[in-house]
Amino acid sequence: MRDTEMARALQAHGYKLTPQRLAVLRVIQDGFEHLTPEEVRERGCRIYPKLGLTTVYRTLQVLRELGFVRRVHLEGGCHGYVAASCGHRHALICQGCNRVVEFPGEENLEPLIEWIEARTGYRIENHLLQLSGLCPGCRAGGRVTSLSAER
Amino acid sequence: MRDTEMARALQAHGYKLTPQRLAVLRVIQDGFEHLTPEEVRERGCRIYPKLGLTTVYRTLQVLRELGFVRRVHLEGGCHGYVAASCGHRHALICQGCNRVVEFPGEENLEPLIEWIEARTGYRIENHLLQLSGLCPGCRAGGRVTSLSAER
DNA sequence: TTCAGTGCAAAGATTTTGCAAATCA
DNA sequence: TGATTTGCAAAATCTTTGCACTGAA
Repeated sequence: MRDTEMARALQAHGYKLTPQRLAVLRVIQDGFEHLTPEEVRERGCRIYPKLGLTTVYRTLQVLRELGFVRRVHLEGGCHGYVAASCGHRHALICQGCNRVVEFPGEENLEPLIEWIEARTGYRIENHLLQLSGLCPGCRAGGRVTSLSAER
Repeated sequence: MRDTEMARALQAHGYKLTPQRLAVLRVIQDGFEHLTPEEVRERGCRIYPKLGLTTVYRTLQVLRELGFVRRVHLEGGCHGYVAASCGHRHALICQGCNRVVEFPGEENLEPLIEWIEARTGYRIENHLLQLSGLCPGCRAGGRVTSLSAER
């Protein structure tokens, strides 16, 4: 989804289009890797220099509610944010460059969930699945293309 | 695994057996649900009243390294700790009573991981899988047996 | 014009660290 | 005895909130 589409959707949901929001939108759209709120602010400041961290948090919250942004759990206890593609659910994270791709989850997880429901008697309503490893580029070159190291 | 076994294992790894550690061990062993460090401290204080939160964090860290304790991601950003059974990997959490049971993951996840590796070119090295829903007891009675609400 | 949005500063929440005193082995 | 362990206080993170000012519509 292009950022203009996301901007239009923001407006459609009654949110105002501010340069701050457009900056965050642009950063999320351009970045292929997960970013902390602080990293979003740093990049966003290249577009709108006075962008504040509070606004970044609030904008990411809105984008997450609208389904445009996914949040991933990072080891350090903080969260990484990355653009979310529609219809897909789970994140596959490269440990080398932090690149995130998504894969459809329900179809793959359904048998496992049914198997577990049958054996435990639990009714499963939510799941958190996150895979990590090395993307093709990082497997080949061992290079780290991210501007920031894993936190 | 009984807590005396865990205590013996602690000693075998060169850790001293202090009343604080035994209290944490006991709390983790007795609790069927995930507990925050603060909750572990509260319960541990019934056994050893002067137990400090710092010690709880440090003990949980040790127990986690030894594989006796699993950490689960809670919504609020904090972590819950629960006894880990050997050979099992993933947590199934009841949203009603916080009860955690584990299920073996590799066998179930292997096909999914291979499928994704083949289609993405990623080499998958780690995964985080956490399921949540309602346990049989909470499905039936809608009752909450935990002493603490979800955070 | 008006109300949502912003940013600063401060507070909150969680977790870690420094260090002197206590204590297990 | 001697190295670990503990607990307090303080610091370090990460995130949210209060509030007066700003600016999009």
